[in-house]
Amino acid sequence: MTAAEAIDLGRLSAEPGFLLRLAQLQVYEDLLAGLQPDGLRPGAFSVLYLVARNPGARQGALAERLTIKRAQMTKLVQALVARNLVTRHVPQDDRRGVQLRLTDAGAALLKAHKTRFLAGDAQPLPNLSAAETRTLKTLLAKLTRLETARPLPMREKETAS
Amino acid sequence: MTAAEAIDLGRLSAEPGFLLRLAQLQVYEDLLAGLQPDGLRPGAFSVLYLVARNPGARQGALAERLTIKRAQMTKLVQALVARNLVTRHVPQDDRRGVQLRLTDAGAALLKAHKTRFLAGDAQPLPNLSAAETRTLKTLLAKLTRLETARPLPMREKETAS
DNA sequence: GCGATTTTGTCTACATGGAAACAATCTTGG
DNA sequence: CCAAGATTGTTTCCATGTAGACAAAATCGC
Repeated sequence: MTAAEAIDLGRLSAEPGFLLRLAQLQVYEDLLAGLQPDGLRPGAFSVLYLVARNPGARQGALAERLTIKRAQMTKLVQALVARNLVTRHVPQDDRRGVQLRLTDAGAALLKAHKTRFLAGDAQPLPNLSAAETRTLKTLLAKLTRLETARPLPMREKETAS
Repeated sequence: MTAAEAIDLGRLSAEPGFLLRLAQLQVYEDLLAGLQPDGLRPGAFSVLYLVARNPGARQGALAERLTIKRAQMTKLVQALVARNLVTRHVPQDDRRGVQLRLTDAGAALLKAHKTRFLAGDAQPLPNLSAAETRTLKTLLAKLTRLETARPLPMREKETAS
């Protein structure tokens, strides 16, 4: 192990892209450590979760919100339909789109895996204090222009960008 | 676009994994925006950079330090050798390992692309102030237990972990 | 020394994700 | 109406990354 630690990273250790990659790998490592053979992966979980909160939403809109490509969403949805976790419905007023809804099995599986994928809001990250974790999340949200789930964040028309 | 923004993210917007994924995509988006057809991708660049700073290091050690799998490192090195950017050398005292060195072409290409991949240390991230960027990077380094390139960080034997 | 284990790099599948072309549907301009 | 363009989802192909078996070489235990 010492051979690797002797490698000089140089300015790479201060690169945001490199730091973010390391951080993401570490966070996901803990998450993916104990995956059941029924295997609900993060992507599939997030789709189930959003479908539950937004029943009837079109899959393209979900894809855009999750920042995944529509092609990838197609694959995810096909897998979820094959496992009878969601149903597809083509609305009459626009037969291009596809609306998604949870099946009972999908709702049950979502509930069963919620605690695994949604760490408590106050759960501190490894090596960080609770305050540092909060600061980090706030900065990441600001960087990505994501509306943080604040305790009443003014429902005004944010003329973003 | 408004269709996607109407999607309620729920607690997903406070998930470290989701935030880190969004942040990484955003940072890499800027980076990958204008890639030459000669195409030096981030992975290949980081290998070149580390080989330059650590001439003669074994490729497995580089892989471990970059947190990529040895199999992946094999592919990267093969591509770099095929482009005549690095040379492989099997040391006499341990003929399992492979030492890497830059060719002149590799050194030239590295120099040409350095500014693209290594943003200035003080370069603030989008939507963040310089101070916020510094805080974010410090927290990410602490989270990943990465030794930050500080202005003289005590060369003691850190009994890490 | 010599067999068993470990280390190092490679190879072969396989999974994941992106790019671009495509078909179906809707919208727009005349 | 209807042809041209835009939107939505799908498909195909390719790049990237992982998992596990494997071969060569070193090390360890006796």
